[in-house]
Amino acid sequence: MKKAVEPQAERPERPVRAADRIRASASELFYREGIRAVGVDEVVERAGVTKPSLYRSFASKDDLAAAYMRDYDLDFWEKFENPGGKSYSDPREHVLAYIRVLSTRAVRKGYRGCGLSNATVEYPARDNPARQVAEAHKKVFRKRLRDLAAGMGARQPAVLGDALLLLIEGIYSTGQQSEEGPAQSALAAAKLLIDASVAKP
Amino acid sequence: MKKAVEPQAERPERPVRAADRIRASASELFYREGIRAVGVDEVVERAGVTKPSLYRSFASKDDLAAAYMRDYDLDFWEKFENPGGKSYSDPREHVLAYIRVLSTRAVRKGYRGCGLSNATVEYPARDNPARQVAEAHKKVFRKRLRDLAAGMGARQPAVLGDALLLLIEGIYSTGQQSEEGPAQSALAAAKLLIDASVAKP
DNA sequence: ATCGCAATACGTACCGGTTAGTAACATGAC
DNA sequence: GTCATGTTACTAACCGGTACGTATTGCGAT
Repeated sequence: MKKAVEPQAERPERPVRAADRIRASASELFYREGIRAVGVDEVVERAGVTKPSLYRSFASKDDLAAAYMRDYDLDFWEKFENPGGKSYSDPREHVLAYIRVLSTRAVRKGYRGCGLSNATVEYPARDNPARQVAEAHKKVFRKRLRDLAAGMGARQPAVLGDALLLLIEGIYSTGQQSEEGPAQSALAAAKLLIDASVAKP
Repeated sequence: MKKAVEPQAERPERPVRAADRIRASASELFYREGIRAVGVDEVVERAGVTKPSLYRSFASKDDLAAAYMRDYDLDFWEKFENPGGKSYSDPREHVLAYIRVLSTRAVRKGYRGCGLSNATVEYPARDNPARQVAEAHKKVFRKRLRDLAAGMGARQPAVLGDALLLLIEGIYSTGQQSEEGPAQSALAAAKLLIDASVAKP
């Protein structure tokens, strides 16, 4: 049968590489339960593949964790640059929109914060592959916030950028400590912070 | 030789209970490397005792972790209520002093953030004994900050308290992600936040 | 004082399960 | 045939936890 009988729409009838299924399953499990808490057996079981398939695509569990970090990083930037699916030209509105969306998520039940920040907690050793990806990400994120702060016309863009970063990391952290946490005040705090940093008649 | 040859001072030749040595060694190791990363063998080895001694005083590793959380909680409140060894009557100066001391520590090399926050990252399950101690602590901490914010005369004490909490948790988090991180701007951010939140006639 | 004895406090040696990782081979699609 | 994958089986290390034996101490009875 060369002419496949696809009912509708050209569906490539998913080969869906084992490596991709593993990445997906690892991302879900590592994020929800933590990297150390999840064994490779659990990852492959949920992916519906077998262990050798994992080790054909990834040198080690650490290597898989690093891949998870890279996937998370990609995902993050999409969420950050287009908060709520919209794009923003005004830096103030941009940051506030991200914080609005984020803090809404953060007060919901099973919220688990930022996967990258969590990984640095799980792996204090600087030479850990996953941590290295996370550290690199945070460096870029910090710069991005400083640039946005500069775009807002802040007197001290570095201070405002850092302040916003601290606030955001605070949301990540407290969001997973309890529901109904301080994240609900984050948006108001951010506005206060920004307004106090820009104006000055 | 009945009259022991004590060189000087009546030393009770302290027994130093095994349980105490275990608590101390667990606190150090759990904080520095994370709870999951440290095995009970490592804990007892560093304490100079043996495993059964651990399990005579603690029902399980989880139980030991909970004890570590309680010890950490005690330590925390001493540091928070007397930042830099001094006591404060003015709530604004009090909070700012804590943030000053904290952010100084947070930009140093091996900083590992808040042991309680870290534990909630390592143990997402609500029924984990260590996490429960951490959650209870954070609830109290949040209330304390709201009370201090009220003492500062904030228009919305809940918002200012939460904002300060987010900032502080942000320091914990970013402090362990990199040296020279955003924590260095925390003090300035806190001042901005407080000043923007108190009376404005 | 000293004997007897039990409570206290600790160590030796071990167990069973889990973990990351691998080797060797089979199978099905193109 | 070759490529990606599954199957099975294995390992070596590690991990939390325990059964059991032992030294030291405190103390009442003699």
